Amino acid sequence: MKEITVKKGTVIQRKGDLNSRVYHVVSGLLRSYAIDSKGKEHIFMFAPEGWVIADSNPADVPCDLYIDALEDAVLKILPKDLERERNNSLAFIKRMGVLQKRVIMLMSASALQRYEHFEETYPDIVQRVTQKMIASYLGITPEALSTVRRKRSK
Amino acid sequence: MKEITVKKGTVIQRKGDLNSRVYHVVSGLLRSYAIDSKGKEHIFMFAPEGWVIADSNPADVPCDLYIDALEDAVLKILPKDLERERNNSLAFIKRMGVLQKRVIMLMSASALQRYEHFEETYPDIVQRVTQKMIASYLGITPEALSTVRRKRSK
DNA sequence: GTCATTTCTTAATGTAGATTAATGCATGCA
DNA sequence: TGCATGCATTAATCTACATTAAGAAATGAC
Repeated sequence: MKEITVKKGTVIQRKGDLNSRVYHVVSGLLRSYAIDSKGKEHIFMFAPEGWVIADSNPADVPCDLYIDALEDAVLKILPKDLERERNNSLAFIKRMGVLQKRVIMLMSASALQRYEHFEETYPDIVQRVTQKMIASYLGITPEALSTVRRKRSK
Repeated sequence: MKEITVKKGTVIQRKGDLNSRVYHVVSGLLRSYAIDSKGKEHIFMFAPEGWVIADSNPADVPCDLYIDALEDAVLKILPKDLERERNNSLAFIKRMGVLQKRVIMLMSASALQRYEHFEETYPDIVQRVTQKMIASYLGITPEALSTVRRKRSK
């Protein structure tokens, strides 16, 4: 199994890619994100140590997501057609659960509730990323997140 | 492999259940949905013929989703711990892709854009469910959907 | 067939969060 | 070390969608 090292800021997958892979994060921090028609970034998922990150489209469909490193990282790479290995790992099952909760939260919860759920889902990430990144993950602006945090701390 | 018939309206899985299963829809139409703290329903996913539907939490975590039949249906049941069978099916991979796009749309698209994406994702479902159901899937109220449709038809 | 219930639509009003703009702080780089 | 660029915060204004309310149409129960 291949293992690679990537520097902070390196983009390891782009929208439209077909040779997409599944990355197991050994150390460091990655994120996946989409860029909308107005050029705005929306963080889809964070992946710290022990998580897996990937575009979920079938192997013959171009990726929708970019993936890059928010910190220097060490990764194990799985080609995407190794579905068996990919799908049976505990990390993968965990990722599915996070994704499901994410949809539910986006549909039914306020910005404050989503922020608090984010803190539970990624307890060790909160201090490692900027407010801007967190806002992008929550689906709100940094300004709105700032307001949420101010109100909560009272 | 077990195969069962369910009548329209039957709830086959509830929030909190631990014996959750993966359902392959042979015929008919199912949906999964969450109920928030205010008692409001939010449709998570539809599953017409050929789709699979399930709660994505690990086997030892209680379900978040209800699943019921919107039409009389025939289902094949997989116990959830058969991860291999569950995860390698084409239907499962397709479902993952839909889920990913769903998060992206919820974060970056307007109600109109989400409605049009829904029509692409579920072309044959649009006529089979009520506006109320579609609104619930899109994360807006039926009133807002009505307005979106009126504006678009001009 | 008719009554009750739910669905769909329209319109008025309300609100969470977006946008814009301005200011003070970091951070990285020559 | 100084400068530039990006980040975080606050406040004023704007807007997409929620809420509420009411009536018309469709659906279902008996």
